[in-house]
Amino acid sequence: MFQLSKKVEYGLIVLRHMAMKPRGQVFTAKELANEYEIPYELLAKVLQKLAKSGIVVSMQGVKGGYALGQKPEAIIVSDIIRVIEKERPMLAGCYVDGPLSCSIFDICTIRKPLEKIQKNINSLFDKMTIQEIV
Amino acid sequence: MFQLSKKVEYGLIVLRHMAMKPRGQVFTAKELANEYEIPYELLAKVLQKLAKSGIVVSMQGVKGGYALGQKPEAIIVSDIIRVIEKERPMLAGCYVDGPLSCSIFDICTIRKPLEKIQKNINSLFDKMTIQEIV
DNA sequence: TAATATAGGACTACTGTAGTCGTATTTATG
DNA sequence: CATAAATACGACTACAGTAGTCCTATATTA
Repeated sequence: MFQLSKKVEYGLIVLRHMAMKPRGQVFTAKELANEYEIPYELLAKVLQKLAKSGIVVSMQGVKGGYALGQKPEAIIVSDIIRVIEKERPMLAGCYVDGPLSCSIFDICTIRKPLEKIQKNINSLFDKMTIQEIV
Repeated sequence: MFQLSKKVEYGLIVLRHMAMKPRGQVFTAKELANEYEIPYELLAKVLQKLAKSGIVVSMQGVKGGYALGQKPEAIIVSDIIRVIEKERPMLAGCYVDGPLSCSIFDICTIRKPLEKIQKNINSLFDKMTIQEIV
């Protein structure tokens, strides 16, 4: 429980890889998947999501691939997670899906107190950039 | 993803409940389950785990039930989680189950950087006690 | 036109979680 | 001492989310 998904891990790994090479260099999903022994199709989808959000830029066709879309120090870990998972890492389901998602929302006594921890966690992911995992 | 389990939520809710009442007061799993609309059998198991670890004390038989085993300010949230889930909240599976649990452990480049965030999260849960969610 | 790359939807398999059920044991009390 | 009410606990089921696969379409270079 309480773990980042494999998709997020794969995303972080390849973004870091790109960040370590000269700016603008292009990588194919295939070579990245080989390098890190990541299932190709899965990584491809991750890269497509990162591309849609501009974290990487994609080029189709022969000689295509992906390159970083921003400077490593501008790529925030919490953005990466949100792009890949469509949500921040949340301690409780009700933080994500609201009152209707929890049968005891009204009488829950721990939602507010846990928000303190939630905020702190948010700030950890907000502060870390790809630059810092190079 | 990245959420505390319902069991942990239920555990926190009832421990807080107990902490708000006079020291030594005894509560049955049934009344706690009713009060917070928690499935009785599930809550019972949570309480049994908390009892085994001494966070609560249990008394069998008629007029039995559970009472807090320690002062609210001595009951640490991270201990509650560990007792109920048998592990801390971990960002990555390999932090829990070691190298053999991850096919790319050796070539993973993000394990160490993420440990910084992991440590910060640990400390958040280590610092919060039941006293603070009353 | 062929080869190579991204784009993306549909599908399967697996795992973990939430919740249920059944039964044994303990203990207060009439 | 019998009964009722409580904890103790293992086995089981149902469901949801994740990881991973497959297939086809589209773009681009040579």
